Amino acid sequence: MDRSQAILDIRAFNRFYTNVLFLLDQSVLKSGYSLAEARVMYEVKANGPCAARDIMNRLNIDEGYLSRILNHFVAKELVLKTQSPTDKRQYHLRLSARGRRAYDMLESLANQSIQGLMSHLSDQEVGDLIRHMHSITELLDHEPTE
Amino acid sequence: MDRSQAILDIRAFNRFYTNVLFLLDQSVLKSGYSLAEARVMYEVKANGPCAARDIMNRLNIDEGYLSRILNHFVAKELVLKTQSPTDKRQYHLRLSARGRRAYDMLESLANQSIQGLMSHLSDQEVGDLIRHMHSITELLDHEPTE
DNA sequence: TGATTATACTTGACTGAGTCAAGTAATTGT
DNA sequence: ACAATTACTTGACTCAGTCAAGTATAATCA
Repeated sequence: MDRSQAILDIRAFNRFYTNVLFLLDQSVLKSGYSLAEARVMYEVKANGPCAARDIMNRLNIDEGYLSRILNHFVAKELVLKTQSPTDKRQYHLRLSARGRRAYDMLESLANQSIQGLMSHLSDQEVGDLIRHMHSITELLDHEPTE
Repeated sequence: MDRSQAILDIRAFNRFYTNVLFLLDQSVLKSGYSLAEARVMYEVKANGPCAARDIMNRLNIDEGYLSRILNHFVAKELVLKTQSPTDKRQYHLRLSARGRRAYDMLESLANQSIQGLMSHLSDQEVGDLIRHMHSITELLDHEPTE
């Protein structure tokens, strides 16, 4: 079986899609938050009141780095941090009202850039695009190695 | 037209594919070269004897950063640099034999990691995967904005 | 021609993301 | 109670990448 052409094709797609992702990231970066910060904010938003440890387990991020990002958010009053009564080593993290606004802004920037990506596509084409994406995900998303 | 679900789907795919690219990059990074270095080496290899300026135009890379990467390669004897006789501001860059070996090694690492990606797919599935990738590229790869 | 402007590359100084390891305090297990 | 583990913090650091000034050469044009 000759997969060498497949390798070239996949690498070409990877180069192409790296550029797509890069462009989309640029728009989010304009918000003033780094990608790491945006991811952390998303996790705090999504996982309700949670501990730093929970975020660490989801994201692939250094413990110290995360600690600094969170405390930076606390200083900017985007995240509220209260010591857990049941385990005083941990803190409950959640977005403040201001944090939710910041998150919504990030969310909206991300959505806008995706919309831009689709702007020259018909509804039919958008449907096709998403079906192709689903198919790729299904093909490549196998379990951690059995 | 409701594109809000499409936005969510595309973002989900982006998160997924970011991870795929991250994993593939890891294997190349194990070579000891940074991604920037690998890209520069590729350009020197691909564009025969060329000037730093040519690489700058292809890659999106800082002039000073590129200069350092190239001189680092020269110091490691991976790249040969000779002053252009027709324009003494420029230098002709090309890979040395050692540089070609380093490049082949990088190339082989990249190919291996792609093979790993395909390892659990049938030939049929690999064909499908590539068709989906082509389709996505065609849908999204429009001219710079008319 | 000679003066100005532009180009190719270099270099030093810097920023900021991310890493590492040691330290503190609280918890768990024996 | 004591040892080992866990959650978070902090300081010191590395390294990728940026910025701007500097040098040498080439192109432009009055």
